[in-house]
Amino acid sequence: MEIYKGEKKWLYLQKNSIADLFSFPVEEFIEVHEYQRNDWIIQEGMRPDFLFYVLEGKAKIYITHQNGKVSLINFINANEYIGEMELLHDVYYTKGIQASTKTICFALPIHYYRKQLLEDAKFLRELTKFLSVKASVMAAKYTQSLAFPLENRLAYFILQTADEGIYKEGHVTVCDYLGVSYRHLLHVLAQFCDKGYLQKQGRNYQIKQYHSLHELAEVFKN
Amino acid sequence: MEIYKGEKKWLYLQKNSIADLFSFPVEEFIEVHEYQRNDWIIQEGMRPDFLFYVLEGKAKIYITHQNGKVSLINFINANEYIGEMELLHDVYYTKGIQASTKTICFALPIHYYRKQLLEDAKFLRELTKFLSVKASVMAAKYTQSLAFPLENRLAYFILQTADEGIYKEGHVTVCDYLGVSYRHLLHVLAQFCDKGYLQKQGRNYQIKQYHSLHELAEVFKN
DNA sequence: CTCAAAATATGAGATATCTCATATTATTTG
DNA sequence: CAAATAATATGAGATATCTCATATTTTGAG
Repeated sequence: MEIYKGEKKWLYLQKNSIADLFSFPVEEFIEVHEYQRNDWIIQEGMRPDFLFYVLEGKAKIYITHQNGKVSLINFINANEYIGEMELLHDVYYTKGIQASTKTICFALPIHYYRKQLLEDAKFLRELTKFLSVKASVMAAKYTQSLAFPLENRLAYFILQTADEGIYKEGHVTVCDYLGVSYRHLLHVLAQFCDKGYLQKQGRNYQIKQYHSLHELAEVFKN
Repeated sequence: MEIYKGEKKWLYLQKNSIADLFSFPVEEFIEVHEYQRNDWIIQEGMRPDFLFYVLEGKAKIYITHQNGKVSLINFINANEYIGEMELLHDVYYTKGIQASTKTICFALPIHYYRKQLLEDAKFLRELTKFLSVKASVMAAKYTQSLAFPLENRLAYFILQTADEGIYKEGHVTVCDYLGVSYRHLLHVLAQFCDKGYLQKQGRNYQIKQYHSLHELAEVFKN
């Protein structure tokens, strides 16, 4: 992890107008952090000292269950918050956050700014919108995971993440994300190939029948 | 649905200090609504005109999927908001909300108060806390539903809802809530009886071995 | 009070998903 | 660069869960 200083820091403070996020000055103690792929931004179970706001990059929220299973709860992208739960609640089980690409974020020391943040309507309004989307997305994922088999959820995921017709996500991550075993994921991928929806290319898969995948994914329309 | 007027309305406005919820006067247009068990407070797909704040009672959030399956997303209890998604977002697929006991709530016409609400730090702070808990609960339910079989989730649910050692929830509601088929729910309940954890009493079940249920539910500790 | 609708109940067979075992191939790190 | 670690891959058998069929009982509306 690198903390930007001087020139480099001011560059980010200017480029991303913090005036849209907070209505009080935060320049004094705000930091700009850079994390590399696979760095842990927050370790599971360890309360963070900062409220983060992601400027660039992509990260993953993980939780480990008592049976050892690991769930990838969701991805975090630019313009999203990290550590807001700890800002709002004194008692909270902290999830692990891992950068999945190089990730740059604002880091506000909670210690200094907590009180002001909780009285700032501009900040609260943004956070409220962020949280409402988060709650709504989680609710959708929850009910969909119970209502539809992997076939449908995987088709949707493939369409979402494929790049120029090529699906190339790592299986392990996808298992954690879709909440199924490695074995089963490979099984359904193999079915998709058998049916001609996909064609394997090394360790990637090329989409051959968009319409079939769309048909499977369609059940999530809302 | 009944809208309280005069005396009855003022009673509720006094008893539940709205001054804790909003920092501007809402007396003029706020209403107090009473819904009976099974009344729909909001119909699925129909944008509501009000932001609700539940004072008494209990309600259920439902969504219907394209395959006809119905999910009971969660319960709503006193001191929670309903319709906040529609307040925050112009475009949103509205879930159905059904009272499961007599339910009394404040109803603020969004049309009149939207702008003020979104600038009121007190209101936003409360809503933020509510939404953060909601997001967090949904995330937990999501990952738990994928990581553990019904056995564990049902044990937890029974312990949560049993009243003086007697579990008496309707099966249909529980299926929608836990996201399993009616058949499977009955199957696992029968297993619990076979193992001596529960004993059937008419259509209720008496808890016979708390420790066994606790053991199953323990995996959700956090 | 009556009838229709909803909820409860149970069986049998199908399918989705998991566990475990084992090999091979990448990737990371000292 | 080598060894350790993580990711990919596949088979076989177990289990969790679903679908459908059907019967009985309870509940709600008129």
